Amino acid sequence: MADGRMMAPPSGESLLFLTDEHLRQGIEAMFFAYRGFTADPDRILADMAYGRAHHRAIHFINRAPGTTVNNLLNILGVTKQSLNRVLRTLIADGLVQSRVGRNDKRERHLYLTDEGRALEQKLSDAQRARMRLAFRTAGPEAVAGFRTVLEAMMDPEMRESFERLRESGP
Amino acid sequence: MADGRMMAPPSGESLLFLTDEHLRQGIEAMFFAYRGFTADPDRILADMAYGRAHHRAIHFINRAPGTTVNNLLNILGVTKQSLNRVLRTLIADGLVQSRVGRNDKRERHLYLTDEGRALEQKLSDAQRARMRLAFRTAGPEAVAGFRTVLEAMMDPEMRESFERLRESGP
DNA sequence: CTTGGAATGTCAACAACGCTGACTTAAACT
DNA sequence: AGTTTAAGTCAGCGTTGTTGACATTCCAAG
Repeated sequence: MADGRMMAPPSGESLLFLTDEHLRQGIEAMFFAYRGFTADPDRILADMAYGRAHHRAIHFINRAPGTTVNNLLNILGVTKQSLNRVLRTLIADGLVQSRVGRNDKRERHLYLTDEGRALEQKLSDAQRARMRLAFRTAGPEAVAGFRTVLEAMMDPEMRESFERLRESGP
Repeated sequence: MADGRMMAPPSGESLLFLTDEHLRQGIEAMFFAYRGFTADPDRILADMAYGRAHHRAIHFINRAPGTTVNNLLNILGVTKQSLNRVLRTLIADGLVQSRVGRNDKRERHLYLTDEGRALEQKLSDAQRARMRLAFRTAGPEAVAGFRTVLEAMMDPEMRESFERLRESGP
């Protein structure tokens, strides 16, 4: 089988973590772990009329209150039509509030309502619980490595978004 | 904001990697990294009539040739109707071969054809290239931590599937 | 040998959530 | 005044997930 073929000999220090076999295991680990990552919020959302896209919108509006639609578009990496469909239902259901910009009245600034914040809490509590258990099980050094590899895996623009959110954070 | 609140005081050794803020960063890192993880195969598949579901089926059939439909169902975690739609097109297009089981003739054993293997190569080459760069950038210790955290994040059944694939591997 | 259940496949209908393309409105910039 | 930008909308389409109902095939237990 193609995956079993040998790599070039490791030069100097061990590069065994770069064999096709290790890479394949990394790929499959990503696949299975992401399923777990989304499982808990998905279960909560299944009962409501919402899906993963609503979760993502709510998460990032909570993360950066007052963000514009355009900004959210860039973070989420979807088309405005796709995002708009989600935002429309969230605004209609009273979870998100859209305010016209003060300086630039073309812009809409997005905020969670109390109800929206409540759902965000519920969803992220569930997701954090799993992440917390995984982090606790794995230990600090593993967590640092986890973060390092994930950052290296991002597209450059996504890495910028990620770091912009980090900086504006705590 | 709720995410900024304090945790219980770290007891003894540092548990700072378990603050809500760290957990949130882990969650966002997962989100952005998974986008990168799927970006390259998605680009290749967009030109064809296939999507991510086809990629997953092809990947795991290549990984475990002769696997039954039921086994694949458990690994992928979708309904048989959903998988069947994907398999039907792959079989019709000559990428996958379905053989009736010898012992149990109800079962269908799945294999990639030469053409199927060619596509699998193309897709996993692209995905491995990104993983390889990320692994090389991050270094061996980070990769070990990455794997540890991802495994801890999986649902138990998924972890079993993951490890079963590991064992049958090299 | 018949029957119950398991594995598989298929049809229909539906929902979530991506996409493109075309178009409007309003505001801002030049 | 004319162009560009931000946002919203409508229509339509594709992939991928879901349920529910039903047929077929075949193993295995009574």
